[in-house]
Amino acid sequence: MLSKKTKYGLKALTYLASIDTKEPVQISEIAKHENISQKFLESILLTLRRNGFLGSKKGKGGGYYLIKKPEEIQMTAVMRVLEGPIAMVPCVSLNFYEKCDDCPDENTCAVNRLMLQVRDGALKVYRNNTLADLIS
Amino acid sequence: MLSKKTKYGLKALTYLASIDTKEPVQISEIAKHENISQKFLESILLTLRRNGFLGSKKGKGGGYYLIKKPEEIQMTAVMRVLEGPIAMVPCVSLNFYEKCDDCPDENTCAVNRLMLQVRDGALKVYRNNTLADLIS
DNA sequence: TTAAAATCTACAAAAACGATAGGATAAACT
DNA sequence: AGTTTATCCTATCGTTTTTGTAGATTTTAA
Repeated sequence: MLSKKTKYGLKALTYLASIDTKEPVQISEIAKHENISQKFLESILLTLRRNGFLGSKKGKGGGYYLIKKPEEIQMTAVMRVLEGPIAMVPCVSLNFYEKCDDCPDENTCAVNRLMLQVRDGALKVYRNNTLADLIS
Repeated sequence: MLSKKTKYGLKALTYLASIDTKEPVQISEIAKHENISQKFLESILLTLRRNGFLGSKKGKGGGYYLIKKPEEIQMTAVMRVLEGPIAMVPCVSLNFYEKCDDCPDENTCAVNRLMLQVRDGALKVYRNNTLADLIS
């Protein structure tokens, strides 16, 4: 199940992308427009900023804005930051690999084999979509 | 993230499939061979039986056995029983559809659009794999 | 009748999730 | 300078989900 954090983060990003201006947009505006708890959205936008997707400006007239162009923001990167690993098990993860402690051999593991295919399917989709593709 | 329930369930199914005999296999044997907590595995096998994947026999010499042939057990069915919906959001789920309460319009929702593709990718994999494919 | 096995119910610890509270900090405007 | 506006930061908290555990019950074979 997709976490609300990811869902809200994606919605916030697409909202920012759908606005032409590079002017900062306030959290309250995004929260209201997308029906998101403002305080919760705060922390999400913060992690998006810390991970290089958003810039921010404090004080009056402040807010958040996209740093890159929507066409340059890949879903793989967004999903990894918001949702974590794309793979459903760590033993098939590219960026978060971990060996299963209960599994003696990955090469003969049925779960590994199946989840490898699922991961490839998801990767294909995420690599094929940028933020720009989600708003058109 | 794949739940341990699903992971263990898949391992149990593949273990049963890898054994030629139609004789019942004890929970303890499966648990030991796959490094799974026996009590936890009990409840998993129970749900697999209640959903038509396994048969069981009580008493001495009892245990669990596959009801169908491995080639006839599709991963879509297994995943839906163990893990739940294949879709990451209910609004793109085929078998567990639910409308998002916060989203005014699915047709213009970025999350919907993206997760629809992810669901299709996962479905493609699950439909293309039976239990037999996981053990070969 | 005894032992072995699944079945069932209930509960419990731990982790993750979805927020909320309240102050700190910075910028703009008066 | 001071006030307002907005992000930034840390901590906390209630609920749900996950991951089991405990113990009694039922069924079957020998």
